[in-house]
Amino acid sequence: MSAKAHKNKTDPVEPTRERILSAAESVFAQFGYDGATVRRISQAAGVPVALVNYHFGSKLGLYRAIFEKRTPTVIDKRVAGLQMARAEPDLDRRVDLVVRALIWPMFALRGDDPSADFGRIVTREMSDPQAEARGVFKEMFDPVADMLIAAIGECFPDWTKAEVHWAYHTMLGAMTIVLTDNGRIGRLSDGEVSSDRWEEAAVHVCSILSAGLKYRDRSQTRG
Amino acid sequence: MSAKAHKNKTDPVEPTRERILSAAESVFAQFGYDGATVRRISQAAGVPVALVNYHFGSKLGLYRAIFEKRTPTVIDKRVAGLQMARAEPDLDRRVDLVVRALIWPMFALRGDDPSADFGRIVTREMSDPQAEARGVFKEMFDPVADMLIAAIGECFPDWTKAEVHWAYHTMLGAMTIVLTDNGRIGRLSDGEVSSDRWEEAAVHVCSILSAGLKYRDRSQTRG
DNA sequence: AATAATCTTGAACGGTTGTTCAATCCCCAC
DNA sequence: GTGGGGATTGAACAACCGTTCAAGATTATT
Repeated sequence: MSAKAHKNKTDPVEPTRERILSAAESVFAQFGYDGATVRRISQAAGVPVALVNYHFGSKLGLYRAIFEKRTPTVIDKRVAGLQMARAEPDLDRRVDLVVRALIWPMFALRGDDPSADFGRIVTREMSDPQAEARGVFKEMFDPVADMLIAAIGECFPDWTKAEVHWAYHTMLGAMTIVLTDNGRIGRLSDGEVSSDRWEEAAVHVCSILSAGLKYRDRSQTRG
Repeated sequence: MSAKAHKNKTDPVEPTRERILSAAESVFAQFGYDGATVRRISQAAGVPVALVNYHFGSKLGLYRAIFEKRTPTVIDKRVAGLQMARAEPDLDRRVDLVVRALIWPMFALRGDDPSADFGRIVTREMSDPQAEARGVFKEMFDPVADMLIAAIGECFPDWTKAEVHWAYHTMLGAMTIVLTDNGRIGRLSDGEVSSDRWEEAAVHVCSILSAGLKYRDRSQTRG
């Protein structure tokens, strides 16, 4: 009787599975894995509770499905960014490209609004010890993290392993706080700046990180 | 019959309230606000469930009590660090001191082990939209954040407001990821570096951030 | 020693959690 | 049209949630 009544196989009007998936993305981002309830997700999607378990098996299955949907985009962009960086012979400029390869693919999630939630889910997962038990984050993001760390090492051949790794995590942390922000940045600046304008944020953060790597004082870390 | 039987008012062997408080700190850090259950906390403290609500009124009351116990130490150290920075006439050196004033008081929590958990609770609170509803973080940390942002502005009088604020949040993010880490940093570096050795981490992160602020390329952010 | 105040206890409260199940619906191939 | 298989539904499950309560144990005050 409704619009969805005459759906077909190739392009259903609003496939239920997809509706649940994007509702879950929003609810998980807002309430976290434990705070989010299957009932609230199903309600947001406008479907009965049982459908969630029918389509995704379990709450964890639904959670994993979100990552399986979103991560490839981010990973691919990062790999592409790193290839571009490797092609740059000038080491100074290459640093800028490596920083960009880390930051931009994640910030770009804020571009299309529904997937802005995924950024928050990822940062929540990073700060959750229980994430290890879920296993999702590790298996999806560790490989590309290794690539990024290697790329930093190639930019600074004389750095110690500790210097390279701490540089990566410093960058990662700076990126994280923009993704994770929920209004505090705007509040503290009286609305002057906002994490919603992600391109502006990226320019600021990248400029600081690039200079930080290039001009850091290594006298205490050279080892 | 146990040791706690002959407790007195001045120094009880292990005051129940305090036992609950530190058990809660550990459980909240491990499972987050929603994931932590009052029953698990009481079990970790070795007391019946009802005692939690008797001493703290509610789960939220217990949560707030943790912040009321720990924050003053951090805030006081930061304020002291900022006073020291203001006394430094050389602007380059003053930057280093401001960065230290932000980073060290939080990292120092890792010094005495039980309160290492508090660092994770704080970073969890930062990435949780529901934190606003609890109100704890905002009311306790925003004032000193304003002071830190002002101190950065004084180091770089010609910077725009956006440059100052993004600088602060970049620093904050870098700090956050060390506090929030639960083994990933060690895993990615094959155990070479660890967030447990917080002084080493602080030196690396501070050196990058200091250089980042001093030597950033402002051509795209000058506005 | 007797009374009052505080702390501790185990059991219970109503409500919510993730998940399951049998019954129903809809669409497509025959 | 007539089966049949996937999609959907509402109700039910046991387990657990935060909180409350009346009763008992302990400590403090008179």
